Amino acid sequence: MNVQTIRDRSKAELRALILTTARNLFVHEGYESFSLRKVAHEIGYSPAAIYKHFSSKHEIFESLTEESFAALVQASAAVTPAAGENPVEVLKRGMHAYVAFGLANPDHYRFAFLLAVRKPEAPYKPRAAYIALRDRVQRCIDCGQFRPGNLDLFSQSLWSAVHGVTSLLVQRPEFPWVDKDELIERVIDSAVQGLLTEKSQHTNGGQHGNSNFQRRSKHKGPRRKKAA
Amino acid sequence: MNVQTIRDRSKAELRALILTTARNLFVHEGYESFSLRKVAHEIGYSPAAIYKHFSSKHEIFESLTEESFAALVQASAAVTPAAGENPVEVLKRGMHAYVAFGLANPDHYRFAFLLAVRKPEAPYKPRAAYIALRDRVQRCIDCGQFRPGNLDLFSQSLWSAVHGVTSLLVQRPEFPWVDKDELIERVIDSAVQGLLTEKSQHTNGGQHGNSNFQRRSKHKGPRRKKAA
Amino acid sequence: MNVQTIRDRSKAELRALILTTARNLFVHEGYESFSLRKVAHEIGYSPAAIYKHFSSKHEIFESLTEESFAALVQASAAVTPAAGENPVEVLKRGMHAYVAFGLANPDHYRFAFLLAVRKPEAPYKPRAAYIALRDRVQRCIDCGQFRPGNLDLFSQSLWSAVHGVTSLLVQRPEFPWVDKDELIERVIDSAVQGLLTEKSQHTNGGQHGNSNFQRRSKHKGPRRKKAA
Amino acid sequence: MNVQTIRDRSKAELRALILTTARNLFVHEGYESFSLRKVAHEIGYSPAAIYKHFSSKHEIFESLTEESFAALVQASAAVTPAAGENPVEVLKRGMHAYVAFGLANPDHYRFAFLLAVRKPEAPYKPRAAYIALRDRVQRCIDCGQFRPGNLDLFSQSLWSAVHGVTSLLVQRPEFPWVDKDELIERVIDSAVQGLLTEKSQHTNGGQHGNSNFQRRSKHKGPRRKKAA
DNA sequence: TATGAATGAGTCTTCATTCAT
DNA sequence: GATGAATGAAGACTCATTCAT
Repeated sequence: MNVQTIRDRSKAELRALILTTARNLFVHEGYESFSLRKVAHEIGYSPAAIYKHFSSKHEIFESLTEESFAALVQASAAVTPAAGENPVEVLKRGMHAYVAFGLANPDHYRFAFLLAVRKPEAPYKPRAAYIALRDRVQRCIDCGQFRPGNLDLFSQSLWSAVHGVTSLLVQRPEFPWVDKDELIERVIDSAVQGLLTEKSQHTNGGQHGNSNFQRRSKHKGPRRKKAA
Repeated sequence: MNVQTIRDRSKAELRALILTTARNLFVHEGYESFSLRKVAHEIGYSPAAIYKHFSSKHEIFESLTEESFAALVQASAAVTPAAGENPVEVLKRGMHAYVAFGLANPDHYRFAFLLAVRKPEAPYKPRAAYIALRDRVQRCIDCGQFRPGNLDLFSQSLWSAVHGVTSLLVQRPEFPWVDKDELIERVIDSAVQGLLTEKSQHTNGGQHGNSNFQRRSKHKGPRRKKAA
Repeated sequence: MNVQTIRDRSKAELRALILTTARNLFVHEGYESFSLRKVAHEIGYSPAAIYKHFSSKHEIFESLTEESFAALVQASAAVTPAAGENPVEVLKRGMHAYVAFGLANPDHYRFAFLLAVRKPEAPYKPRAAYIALRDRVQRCIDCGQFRPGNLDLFSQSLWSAVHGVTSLLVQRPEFPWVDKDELIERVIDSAVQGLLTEKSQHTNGGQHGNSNFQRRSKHKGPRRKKAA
Repeated sequence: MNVQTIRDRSKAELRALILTTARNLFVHEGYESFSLRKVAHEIGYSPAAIYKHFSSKHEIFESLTEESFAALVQASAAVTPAAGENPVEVLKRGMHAYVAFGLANPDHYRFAFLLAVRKPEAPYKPRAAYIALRDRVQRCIDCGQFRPGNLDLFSQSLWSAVHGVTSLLVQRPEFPWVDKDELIERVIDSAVQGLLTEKSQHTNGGQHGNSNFQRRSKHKGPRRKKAA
């Protein structure tokens, strides 16, 4: 925006600036407003200057998608189990982190899952985001709290749940949602509980009230505030 | 495409043809390919001809969105309970119908939920699609199979589940999904089961195997074929 | 405007309606707004209907110009000398009538003199409007009140005067003009007085105050009101 | 026209070329022919090239009008009184300069006074052209050669006269005019003479033959040639 | 008589991209 | 490393006009 102050950057900084500006235009002014000229104008460079950093408009778009996936994956992976922590708890924490990231970075989420135009020949990217989840599901099966069953079936059902609530909240902010944290918790609890052995349901199940996670959320406000 | 054969249609047919062609272009070639000129060329008319039927590009887009919502709502509402049918079963059938519609009409689903450019001032449309679901949830609470609780919280958690699995499957067809029907069933079962009273879990619970719905789906192939 | 009431006219009436509407659009919404489609829409007919009455857009334009010239000529010619009236007075009355017509019918005046795109091959039209003036000048020379001299030189100088004040007032209504009637009178008096013999100046001269015309205008308001 | 020769100009030259070409099209082929595409084609550039110099069609139009007014004002103001010159003579010379400019630059005159689409909100431009005239009239009143009277009434009556003859000659070149210089002189003399005191009429009056201006014009041909 | 459907040409304008400087 | 100039292609949209009905 402030043209003069923006100049004099290192190459990498300019590249990042282009991406940020492009993302903003894309997300806040719609698909049609995403033009190289506008990006260039916004950052105070000539349109031609952009070609020093990206070879085409398409490449910018791809970089944006990639960046968004990377951010999502990183947020998901950032959840690390405490020593001796219940694997089901770890899993749930990861799922919450996933949703929280989507809500906190709706632009990233949109790019990663909603905007991307699928070109069949394009390499499949979302897998990395899915892998972290799958690993945690594996541990839940290994320790006997999840019923034995198809690992991918379980993982994908959980992914469906978190993606569903995230994308609805991101994509339809004007809908009269109930309290977002309650909703997210309900969705995750149901999805996870459905995979537990009968026995585990009494120690981890959502509505039965004795999961650490649920208890925590009842007593601590901060997270709710953040996500709202 | 076959220009000469396509001509000679009634006004209504041409209008429908325009919409269909536009939807195709929009969904399969991306936002940028949705131009009046391309639509016109595709159907063998001059660009100006389109203005006999729609007053602007925007109007076409709106018609498409509206049409898609209408179709989705209708598909959802089409599930009618058999005499004496278990409300939970009815609910699940509705959820399956929702997902099935999305998979069978991915373009409609994309228009209704994924593409839509949100204009804050636009009237909120998806609500109708949500209402049918909510009514059925109400009945499940009324008959005592669902725990008592926030009606909208329950409904929205179920909507999240079906939307999640639908949109992932629609939006990421190239991902190595497990069997789609199993996945859908798993997602729906978990989401519903999480709302049941403890007692009901033994008669309606997904993995415990005695729900009518599950049995049906195990024995009858057609639906699976349709959704695949 | 009121489509239904406008229909059901005779052919001549419709033709006139087209012209009136076209003139209005032309003058009040600018050159660019003069399109057959808008005219058609305005009068509640289809664009094609206009071709039953005019063979082209150009023909409408020509008809408008012709009509305007005819009206101007008629207004000019309508001034008839009273028995024994001073020819100079008649001349002045004619000049006033000319200006008054222009101010009362600015659209006509614009069409007749300002808008018309000159096509060299077009027959010259304004001459008729000039002839009436010229005849009256001839009489002023004949009776000895005008100096002897080039009839056309005199006539054209008078025409210049009335055209000048008319077109400025019509074309620049927002300019801070002095009282319009005073201005018109000043212009006409000067132009006429410049052609009088020295002797006549004392009986007809504007500022010397004894012309019938000036006296009339001092005592009667209506004309001023009309022209203002 | 000669595409290759026209290229290789400086930015300012190209801008001027665009304006000139646009003015020509506008004036000689009518309002409708004034399109960016035609201008571009005429000068051998692509339509898009014009947007380097003007941001819209409207801006070109405004530049043209402004340029024309500026030229007219400048031509008018260029008349400077010789030491001790009779103010009435100065005034008349100014009026002649005004008309001469109009005849020598009919396109400018058309733009300044005939074409201009009046937008009520637009700032009023012609005033500057009027001010020079008004100042000179003031001097004629001050030195007692003009009767005392309304300064603006006098000035506007003179403006009407020069505008009248200029616009008729410019707008109707095909009319069988008498000798243009004689006509112009007749118009100006009459208009000025009408404002003189009785006494001054014998030294400044047009037809009485002893004004410097008139004498000059009788003996010197060049100006006549130029204006014809 | 009037019109609905259609079109081809043309409107302004924006864009991604190139290339000499 | 950046840009100014330029362009070809395409965008949405309007228009005058035709013609079968």
